[in-house]
Amino acid sequence: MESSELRKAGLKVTLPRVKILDILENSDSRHHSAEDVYKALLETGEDIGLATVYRVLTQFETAGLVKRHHFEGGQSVFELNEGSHHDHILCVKCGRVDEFMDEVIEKHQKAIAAELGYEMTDHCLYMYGICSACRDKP
Amino acid sequence: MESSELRKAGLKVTLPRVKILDILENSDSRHHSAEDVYKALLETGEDIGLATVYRVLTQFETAGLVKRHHFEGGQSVFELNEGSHHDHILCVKCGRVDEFMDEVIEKHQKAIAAELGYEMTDHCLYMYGICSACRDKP
DNA sequence: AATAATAATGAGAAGCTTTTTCATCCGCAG
DNA sequence: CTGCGGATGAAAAAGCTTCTCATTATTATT
Repeated sequence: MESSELRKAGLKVTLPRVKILDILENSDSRHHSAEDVYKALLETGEDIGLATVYRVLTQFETAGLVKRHHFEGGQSVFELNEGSHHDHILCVKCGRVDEFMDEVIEKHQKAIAAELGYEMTDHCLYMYGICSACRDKP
Repeated sequence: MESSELRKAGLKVTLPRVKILDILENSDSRHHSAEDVYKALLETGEDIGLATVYRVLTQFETAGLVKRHHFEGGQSVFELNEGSHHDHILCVKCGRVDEFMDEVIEKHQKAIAAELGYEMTDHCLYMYGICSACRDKP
């Protein structure tokens, strides 16, 4: 139930927050721009403003419910934070996104950060390419 | 000499392009936002518009003279493309940027892309943290 | 249940970064 | 030197995101 997750995160249970969390949880794609979420809300007949969508997504991010990504293209992309870290590879033709995790890469990253004197707070690895489906068609 | 680099890149040798390339090459920091470049131009007394700075930087990117990065914070950051790939670690307090390269990470990335069926076109790894200098002060 | 205090929302304006438009200007080939 | 085509500057426009503020909804408390 969405309301308990919201309460756990210290957020009041309001209709916009419940609906937005619902879209993030019950949607085939895991990665959404604010615009995507806004359009999805309109489709379900909810009259929620774009400003509220941004506000709520930012609150979710602060509360740790959601992760924000900065893929190429300028706009932020949001994804439910299911706890486990992973990285992303994106198709530059169709926008497909795949996720992966590699222990060796993670370990090397930690070592490099330490070596350079940084206390790491976050890290992300983005790969861009052409997926097999797009390579098959002209 | 800047003019020959520009000609080699198929670009006309104009004052704005020469000046901007000069700033990118002869500056203590390697990473510049468009705004940074614009301000640096103003300081040297050049009256070059911000629109031109963006235009020129984009042309440089297309010509392969420059790499564009999307660090957190919204604005694009440009860096001379000296040929060799490297990744970045940034201090979230002071903005310091360090560069590094790790063969093992690179190799694993290639392998993962292939495994997932992608023909890789680009990849970038950003780490964020607090540098040692910032950790020493409150 | 009703109430009061407080926080959340919607609509539009505003803020930033980046791109586009268009009249003018400049680099370069002839 | 001259003329063409590309390049430039200024301002407007475009895209994404945040802010403002009056209104509304939520929650803890009667």
